[in-house]
Amino acid sequence: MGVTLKQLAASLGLSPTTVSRALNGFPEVSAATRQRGEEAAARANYHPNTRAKSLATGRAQAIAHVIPVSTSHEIVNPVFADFIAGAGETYARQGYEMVLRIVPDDAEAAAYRDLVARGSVDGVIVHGPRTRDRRIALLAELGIPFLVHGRTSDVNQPYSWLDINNQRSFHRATQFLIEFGHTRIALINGMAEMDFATRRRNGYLRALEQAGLTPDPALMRHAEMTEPYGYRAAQELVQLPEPPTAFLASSMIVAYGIRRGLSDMGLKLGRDISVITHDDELSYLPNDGDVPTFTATRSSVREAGRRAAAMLLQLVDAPDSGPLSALMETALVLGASTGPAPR
Amino acid sequence: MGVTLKQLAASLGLSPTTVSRALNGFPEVSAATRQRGEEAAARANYHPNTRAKSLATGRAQAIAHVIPVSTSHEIVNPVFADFIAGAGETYARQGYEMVLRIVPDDAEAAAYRDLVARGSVDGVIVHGPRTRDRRIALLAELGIPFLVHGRTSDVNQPYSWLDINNQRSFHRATQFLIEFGHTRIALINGMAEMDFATRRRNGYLRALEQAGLTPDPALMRHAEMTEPYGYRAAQELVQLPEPPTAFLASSMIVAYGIRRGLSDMGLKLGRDISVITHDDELSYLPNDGDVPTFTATRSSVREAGRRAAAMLLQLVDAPDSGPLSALMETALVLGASTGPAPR
DNA sequence: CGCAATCCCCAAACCGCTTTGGACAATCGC
DNA sequence: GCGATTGTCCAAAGCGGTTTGGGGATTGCG
Repeated sequence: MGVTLKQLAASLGLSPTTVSRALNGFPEVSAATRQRGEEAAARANYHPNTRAKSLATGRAQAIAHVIPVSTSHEIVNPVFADFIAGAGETYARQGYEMVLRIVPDDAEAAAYRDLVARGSVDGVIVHGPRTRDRRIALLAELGIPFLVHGRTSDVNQPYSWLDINNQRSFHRATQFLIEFGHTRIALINGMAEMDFATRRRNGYLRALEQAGLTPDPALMRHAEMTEPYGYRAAQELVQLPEPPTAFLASSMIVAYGIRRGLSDMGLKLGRDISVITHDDELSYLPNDGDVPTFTATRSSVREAGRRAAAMLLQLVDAPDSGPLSALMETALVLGASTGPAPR
Repeated sequence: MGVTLKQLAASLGLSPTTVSRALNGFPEVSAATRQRGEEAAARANYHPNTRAKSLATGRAQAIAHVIPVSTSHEIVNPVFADFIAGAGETYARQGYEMVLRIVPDDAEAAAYRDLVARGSVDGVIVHGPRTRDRRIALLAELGIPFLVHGRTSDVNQPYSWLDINNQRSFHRATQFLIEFGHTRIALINGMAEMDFATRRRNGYLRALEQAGLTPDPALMRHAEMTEPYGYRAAQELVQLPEPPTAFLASSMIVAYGIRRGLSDMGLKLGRDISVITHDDELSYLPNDGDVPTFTATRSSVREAGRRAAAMLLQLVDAPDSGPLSALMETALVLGASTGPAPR
């Protein structure tokens, strides 16, 4: 256990009040006393007990990240790791703690209520929003500052969020493929109930429509984003009577699967068939270099984590600074996986 | 903010003492009062304030996971996500909170000292141990219960850990390849300073030695486990004058890279060249099915998380239950990526 | 019926910090 | 020179729980 304020004060012949003020930069202590206090604190490796401090101040100095795990799929989305690393940087800088809750989706409401009732955190970040997500209404009702990583579509009340421009990204990517002469473009998307998947599909559909192309339901898939999912999708679609000449993938992992599926069929990316993927810039799946392997809609999810955390902390400091939102644009980076449609 | 104990007690016309006891199962309250208390608590959604409770009891009811991020590489190991999901299950069941710290490796010592001095947690889980890891000595000195996910090699004091049998896994995998006639086997390992990498290499070397084969330094690589790393390693090694006929990969991500590198060279896995990888059973990189794509040394890192958390909690409850350790064996599962050495 | 034991319950102290409301000197203004 | 500021410091009251040390009302027993 560490030194307590009382002990530290006693060792200096001062009252806890004075030492507390000295360390917290209040004006009513003399410069000499302040310095003495600071030196003693450093020497004793004194750090105020978090729980006592936050009990006294009413602020937990902690933010919760609630990560839903679908009870049916049990898949932990790998982008969380990088997002959280980004958020962690911000918290560290501002003296906040990060608490993590992994909750099965049938226990989410209870988890939020519990978190708020216990007062364990000052704010929460909501991960993996669905198209219709009841968590926003719940959190608003509970009256705790929160920020959504992503958005949801059917909520009428305002809320704070940070998202990438999914619709525009996929709209541009689709347009790009169309300009290359592709007319049959497959969309290998995330689970249908996820909000990002909906927006991406909308962007894709709109680009097709604007080009006068009719979308083919057989070319659109929704599922959890695993490597084998991409593999199977590629293999099956390529064997259609009228196969696609290009693929749009919702994540690098899926893109890997697609590439494997295609190359197993003897198709070469960028020549026989084109692939564009969304790239979250996960640190262990880099897609850079002079010519990235994949043409991609790129946006750093780690940077998103940093910014989301900063926004939430501002919200915690000043809840009336109102709903905050940030829409990050993605870059469409050209890689080796796209080319003109073969004829 | 939630209801306080005082308010709840007042609403029942009882003292806080009595209600506290009723809810915590102490014997000195009548059955009727206890029930009244419990019902009222449920109705009011009362949850004791975490900070107040732990201040009073001296227990934080929280565990920290400290995740080192190398300042030079900035890579967040993706296995953390699944490990943490497993640990989270255990914590949820036992009423513990999980706090996460992402720390640059030059700030680790400070992070641990801070954590302990503030008394924010009852125990910590150490991730990513290196071959020589000073953190073990530091934590022992700080006197906080801790458990290492993995092991370290140069520490003489006992400590608690949970690890997979890396050495035996790679020993068996290498043996298996040798029995298939492979004599030139490449090892595409993780970073040299990581303890798991050392152990895997040892297993590999011993198997070679036992078979009377001399290891070739040109066939052994160490680096951060990314996909492009596997890709480059495969491409370069295959072009050696005496190329390997088999690869041992330290993770699925690396194995994906290797496969891509090989198939770009026109080599087919399992026929022209063999690959065995370690498989952590990450949820989004499944390697199962009737015939898994990769022959692999398999062990669920999620299950490891569950068990590690349970062990640490036991250590927290009874610090004298002594250093605990668990060595999980891996399964060598046969997939489609291995076959007899071509001649 | 009287006294002790048993049941239930409560007041108050405490965990380690912050913060309010002074107290006491030294300094200032006139 | 004297009252009013100003500058420093401290005692005490919380924050929301748990826990110690009783205390009053029942019950049990002789």
